[in-house]
Amino acid sequence: MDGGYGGEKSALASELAQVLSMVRELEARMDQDPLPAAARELCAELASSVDRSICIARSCCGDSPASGAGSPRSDGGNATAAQSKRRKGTPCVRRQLRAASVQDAAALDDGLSWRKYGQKDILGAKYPRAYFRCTHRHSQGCTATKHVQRADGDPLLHDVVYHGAHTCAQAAHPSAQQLRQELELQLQPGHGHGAQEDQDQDQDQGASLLALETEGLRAGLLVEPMTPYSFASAAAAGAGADFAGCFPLLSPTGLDWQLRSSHPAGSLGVGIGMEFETQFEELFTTNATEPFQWDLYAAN
DNA sequence: TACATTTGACCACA
DNA sequence: TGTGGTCAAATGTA
Repeated sequence: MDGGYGGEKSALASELAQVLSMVRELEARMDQDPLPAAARELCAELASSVDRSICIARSCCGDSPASGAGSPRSDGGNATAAQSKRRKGTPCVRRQLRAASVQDAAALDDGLSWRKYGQKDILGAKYPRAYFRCTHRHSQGCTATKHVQRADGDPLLHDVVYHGAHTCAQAAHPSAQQLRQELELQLQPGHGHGAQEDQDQDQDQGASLLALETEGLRAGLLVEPMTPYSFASAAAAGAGADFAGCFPLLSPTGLDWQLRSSHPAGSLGVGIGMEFETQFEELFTTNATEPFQWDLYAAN
């Protein structure tokens, strides 16, 4: 586990320093520019940088998705097979939600009305995946669906994948609106890593999103277009010289999250995509000897 | 009675 | 051909 990582650690430190710099810039922009566009753009860069950091750290620490505390599951290494089954042309947004308790697991409600239409045992996953669609699918032709699956390692952690945006009356709901905005943002050409390798195909927007995800899988780490969590406030981001040590993440679903880190040189927290959250959790919380310690937890 | 959930079967994709 | 996603009949519940 230890030793021989000088080069990678240096690269990791460099990447994380860049993250730090971006967060500081983000804070400055949030103070000056009321429009979220600039901040959003920076968030994408931030996610990209974090992604690279994770890749470096993983190669450094000897990544073994199925080893350790976690069992083979639909994320991590086995995610490639699972994710590749997604239907083409259907954009998706991923989230991970943690219930405060097992009893509250059923209350992972995003405020929208869903109807369960199926459940499936997923290869390598301990828990089945539940399939939901909008209650108003037939009455209003709303095609929004979501899949919910419990994480093997943490029964409180639920991986939620939203497909499509609500077009029904409840689309006016804040959660639905946010989801819609995220989908639209992700579907913008050039968003994320700019991978447009499948341009010769029927280049609809959903397909381009799929291309982004495929590229991430190829890199050995699921890199989905960032789910734009937002900082609770510029001040709360605490990205100045005195790191507060945690960032509140405002989930569009209404659940508040914080990603905390601790390090002798200071602490920081970042808003990262859902898959990144898992990566962080697995990577940093399972390597107690590493100088960084990360904790992702629900703030409410 | 209306609506939601369960579950086996079928379909699409890689 | 195996697996994930969806359908639809059966069943449960308020």
